[in-house]
Amino acid sequence: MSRSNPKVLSTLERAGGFASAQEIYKLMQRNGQRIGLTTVYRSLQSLLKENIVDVLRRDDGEAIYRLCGDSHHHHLVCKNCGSTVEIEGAAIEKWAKSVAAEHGFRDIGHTAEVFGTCSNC
Amino acid sequence: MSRSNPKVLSTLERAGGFASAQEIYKLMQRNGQRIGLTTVYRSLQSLLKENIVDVLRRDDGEAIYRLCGDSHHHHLVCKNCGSTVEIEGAAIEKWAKSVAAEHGFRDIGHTAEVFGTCSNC
DNA sequence: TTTAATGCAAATACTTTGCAGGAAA
DNA sequence: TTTCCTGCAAAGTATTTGCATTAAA
Repeated sequence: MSRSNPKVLSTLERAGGFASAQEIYKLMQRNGQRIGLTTVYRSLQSLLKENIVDVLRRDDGEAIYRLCGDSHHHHLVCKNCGSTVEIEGAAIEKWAKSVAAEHGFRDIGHTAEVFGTCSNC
Repeated sequence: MSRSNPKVLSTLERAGGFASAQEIYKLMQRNGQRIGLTTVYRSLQSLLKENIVDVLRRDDGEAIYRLCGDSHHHHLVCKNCGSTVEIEGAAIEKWAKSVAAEHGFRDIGHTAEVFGTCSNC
C-alpha cells in the first residue's frame, strides 16, 4: 500500500474540501500536474485509512471525498445541492452498542447518514 | 420506457423490501424465473418513477431499492461470516427527525447499519 | 397489425489490480 | 541494492442503451 501523494490532498483542499476522484484528477491535469488516475485513487484510499478524509456517495453512486475533522460524526446531506452538515450522533453510538450487545456482536462499528432537502432547495 | 415486471416487485417484497438489482436478479434466477438483468433494471426504474420504491446507496456505491411506506429496519451485519440480523431502530428514527428539523431539512430519509463480529465467529 | 416487453451484447462510467519502470533511501 | 512510488493497461463491477425478437392487444 502506497503513501498518499501530498498534491492530491492539497488539490482536495483547493477544491473546497469536497470532490470526487475523477474531479481531483481533472483539476490536477488542468493545473499541469503530471499524475495518473491510479495514484489519485490510491492516495484517497490512504487518506481514508488515516481518517484525513471521509467518503460519501453522489446520487449516481460516484464517491465523493471530503476533508474531515478526526472526531467521529455523521452527515446530514442535501439530496438536491449536495451540501452537508456534520452532525453529532451520541444517540446512534448508544443505539449501536446496545443492539450489538443484545445479539452478542463484538468489535462493532456503524454507519449512519441522514439525507433530505435543505432549506435553500 | 417499459412497464414494471410484477415479479420484480414481488421478489423485492420477498427479499424483505430491501435489495439491490443484482440481488433481485440472482434471487429470481435461483427461483427458476427466466428474466434478464436488463428487465430487472428497467422494472426498478419504473417502480422508482411511480414512487413504489426508493433508492439508497450501499457503502460500495451499489444502489439498493426499498419499498416505500415499508416500515423500514436496519441491519446488524457480521464482518466475518456476513450473517445479518434485522434490527429495530426507533431511536434512529427519532434522531434523524430531530437533527433534520434542527437544520431545516425536509423530506428526510436515512441509512444506518451496524457491523461487527457475531458470537459464532 | 400495431404496440409494448424482453434480453443479449455492446457501451459507459467508476474503481481496482497486475506489472514493469523509475525514484528514493 | 532494496524498497517504495507511479502509471499504463487490463480487469472488474454496476448500470444503461441499441437493436432485433417475441408476446400481447
